[in-house]
Amino acid sequence: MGQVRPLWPHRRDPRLLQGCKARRFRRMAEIYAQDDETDGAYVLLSGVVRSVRVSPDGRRQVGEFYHPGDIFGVESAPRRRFSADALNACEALFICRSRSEPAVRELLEASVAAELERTQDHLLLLGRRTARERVASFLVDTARRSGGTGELVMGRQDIADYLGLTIETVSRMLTELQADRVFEFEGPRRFRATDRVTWELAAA
Amino acid sequence: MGQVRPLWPHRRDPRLLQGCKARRFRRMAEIYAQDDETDGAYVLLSGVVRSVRVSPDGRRQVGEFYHPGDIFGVESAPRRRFSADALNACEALFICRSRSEPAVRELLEASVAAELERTQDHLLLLGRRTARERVASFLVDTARRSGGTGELVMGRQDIADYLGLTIETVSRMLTELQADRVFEFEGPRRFRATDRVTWELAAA
DNA sequence: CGTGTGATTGAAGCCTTTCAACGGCGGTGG
DNA sequence: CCACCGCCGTTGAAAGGCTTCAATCACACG
Repeated sequence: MGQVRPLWPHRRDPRLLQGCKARRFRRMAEIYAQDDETDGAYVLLSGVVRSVRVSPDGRRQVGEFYHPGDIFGVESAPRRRFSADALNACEALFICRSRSEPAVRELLEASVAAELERTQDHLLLLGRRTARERVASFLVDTARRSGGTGELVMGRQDIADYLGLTIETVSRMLTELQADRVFEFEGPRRFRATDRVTWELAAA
Repeated sequence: MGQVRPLWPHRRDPRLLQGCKARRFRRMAEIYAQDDETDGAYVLLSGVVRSVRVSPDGRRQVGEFYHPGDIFGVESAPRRRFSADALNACEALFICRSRSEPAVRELLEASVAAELERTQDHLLLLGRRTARERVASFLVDTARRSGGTGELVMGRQDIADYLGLTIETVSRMLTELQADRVFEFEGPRRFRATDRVTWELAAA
């Protein structure tokens, strides 16, 4: 599920994002809030960012977890539909909305397309997969996108709100997958996939 | 949930899509298949189109139902991630992928952004709402997007695969909403919302 | 060493699914 | 014209999976 992360265009051509200011955020800092004015997008250089949406009645949905190299905050609406927070210390390049160089616009367009594809994949996950499958593919996806560090920067509640489950179910599935030796854990936030993961996600 | 349909740019400026060929499809005709080469997008003029994705293990997810005025089939990947079928007799303008006029590209970009927003809304629906809420907001959304005709062109299975439910649950929720006078039905495919729908979707 | 937060575990309940049967309607063919 | 058949939708009963409510555990921090 999901596809390989696009190459980092700003790494291949450093001139591309010249003039973009690097911003630094502390752990738990809010990068922008829901309903804020959409002022631009970010290229995440380090750290992990989570985007969140809360519906009027309080139901919470985590939109995505962003890892270094990802672009987040590209929105066409004038106001933010999601908020974004730094899960740990983060550094990100800010791309002002007004920038109109063709190369920059292409970069942003590509990232919207990538976000759409990820979201569509997520749709299938939420609509048609069991709790166990959701948690398993979340772990695999996280391992891949985080560069294989195997660290869960986000808490159980965030995972639950990302997968459309409760915190308890996430916890249960984690211990179950661990008991079945699909993943191995060192403490609640460090994991490694075993070779059984292939079987586990055969259907995906 | 969802936002107002964007105005029809091609209606406001007929020259914009000059040279686009109109294509006609019969009821149940396949417009394109999953994994087909992505050759372009469509502006739906009449009829209703459904996009579908089937995972390797056979689980089915309806991506969206498109109504007249909607643009569908905009994908940046070289191959189609969803298939598209005409639910009834349809007419659509084909926008070839190679067209590069700024106005056309802007139109397509805007439609990707709109699709992303719809998909994100759908995510919250699938992740955090009950069966009853899903069916209710589906009906409201369909009424709005279909121009208030109140006709369900799609069958129960399609609705179920769109909402991440089973066909039986959809049916049960429909009769329940009908019993509670939130919607009134004339036959299984024609409905009208009553004033109680406001209460029903107060949380959304 | 107490406290507080995050994670896990247990038990009960509820919502959705599953499996099965029935009903309505339209098309087809005798 | 009507009987038959197949599809679609509805309904029922039982099972199951996830949630809810509650208690316990682990660990970092003051």
